[in-house]
Amino acid sequence: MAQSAQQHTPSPVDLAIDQVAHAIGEVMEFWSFKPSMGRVWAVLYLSRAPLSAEEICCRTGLSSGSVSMTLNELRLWGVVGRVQPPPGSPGRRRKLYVAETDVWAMVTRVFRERELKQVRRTVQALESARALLAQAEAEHTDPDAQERLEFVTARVQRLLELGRSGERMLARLADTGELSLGALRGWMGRKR
Amino acid sequence: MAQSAQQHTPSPVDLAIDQVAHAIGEVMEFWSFKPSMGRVWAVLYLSRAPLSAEEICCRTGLSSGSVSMTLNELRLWGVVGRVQPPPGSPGRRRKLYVAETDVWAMVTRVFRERELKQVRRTVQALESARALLAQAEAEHTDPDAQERLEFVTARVQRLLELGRSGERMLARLADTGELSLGALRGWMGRKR
DNA sequence: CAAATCTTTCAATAGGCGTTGAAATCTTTT
DNA sequence: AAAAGATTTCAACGCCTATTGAAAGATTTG
Repeated sequence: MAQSAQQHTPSPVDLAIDQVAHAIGEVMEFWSFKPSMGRVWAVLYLSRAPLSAEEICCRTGLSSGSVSMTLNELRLWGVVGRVQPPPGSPGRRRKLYVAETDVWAMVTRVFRERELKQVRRTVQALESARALLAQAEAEHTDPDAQERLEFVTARVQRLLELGRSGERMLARLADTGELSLGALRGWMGRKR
Repeated sequence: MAQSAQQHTPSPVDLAIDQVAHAIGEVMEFWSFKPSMGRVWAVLYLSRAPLSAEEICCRTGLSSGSVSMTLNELRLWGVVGRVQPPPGSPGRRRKLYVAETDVWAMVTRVFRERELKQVRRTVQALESARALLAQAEAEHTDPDAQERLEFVTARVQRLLELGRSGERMLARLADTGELSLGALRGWMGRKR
């Protein structure tokens, strides 16, 4: 629970910060990141000066260990940076952190490195399944099984097309910032 | 483990179905749905004829209870439908299910009913925080605290704009199918 | 209306995952 | 180089949620 850096009673400002941190934490959770990542980033983003790990602890209420790991993760995503302690005040010797503010970069990076990977994995799985089916095509069985095989093949093919569409759309989104779901519009409208 | 409806040895087709079902299950999980939803939908989607709950059990390896709940959820999302048993073969008395295939409808619905709600919740939280700050503006304190308050207020304001942007973009995406992340491009480029 | 079949409900379980906290490691200061 | 300070690591914990399985509830058939 964010306390005033100085002392006891949480000032309205600290309360507000806490609220925002929680909200951002939930957003991050919704996007399948850890809530703590959102909290830490928010606290940094709402701080005028860079913060040390310890200060982040206090303000977020997270453990020191958690803050350390979370900061590293955030840095990995390019969402938080380290800064030199100002040479003017050399007193303390802690590492200081600041929030990156380029949302565009953050979003595209997530799309590229996470969503896109996920789609590719899926497409691969579908391709592997299709390969299995193609192989089965050779073995002749009763005509009913044959029909079933054809049906399943056709539908897997459809899923594959969908997956590839998604892949293209995501890639485009990540580097042009434009997205058109048009490809989905008529998709699967027809009989099979 | 999907077994041939007839008997023992899993045919290649069944194997392929199983693979696809798993892949789709993972996709759904990635989108914060239950994996079982993806599995069940996939099995239905890859079946020529409507399936009964029991058949879905066998093919997905899920328990009957799970299948029942999952089917209801899928129906709630409009992704699976019930069909009448064909009057020609009145033999069995089970309910039969089919997969809906309109991906466009599914996707926009999720955007509208889930993502959009999430953004709105966040925006509200941010507004509430801003209200807190505005209220604090009245109480005059030392000039440093005053400056801090201004800084925090400005940044919360930014987050709010971002949230509202997202809200608009999502809404537009959900009903036109077009999305332009342009609003983010220059966002937060400047000093505060 | 009773019997058989199918479906739903729900308390209990299992498994995954984020967080903790203290020990270990690394860094700076004197 | 020793001491103090700061950071990282990691096994253990607790929470949350998806899934189970059996019992209760529907529905259809004889």
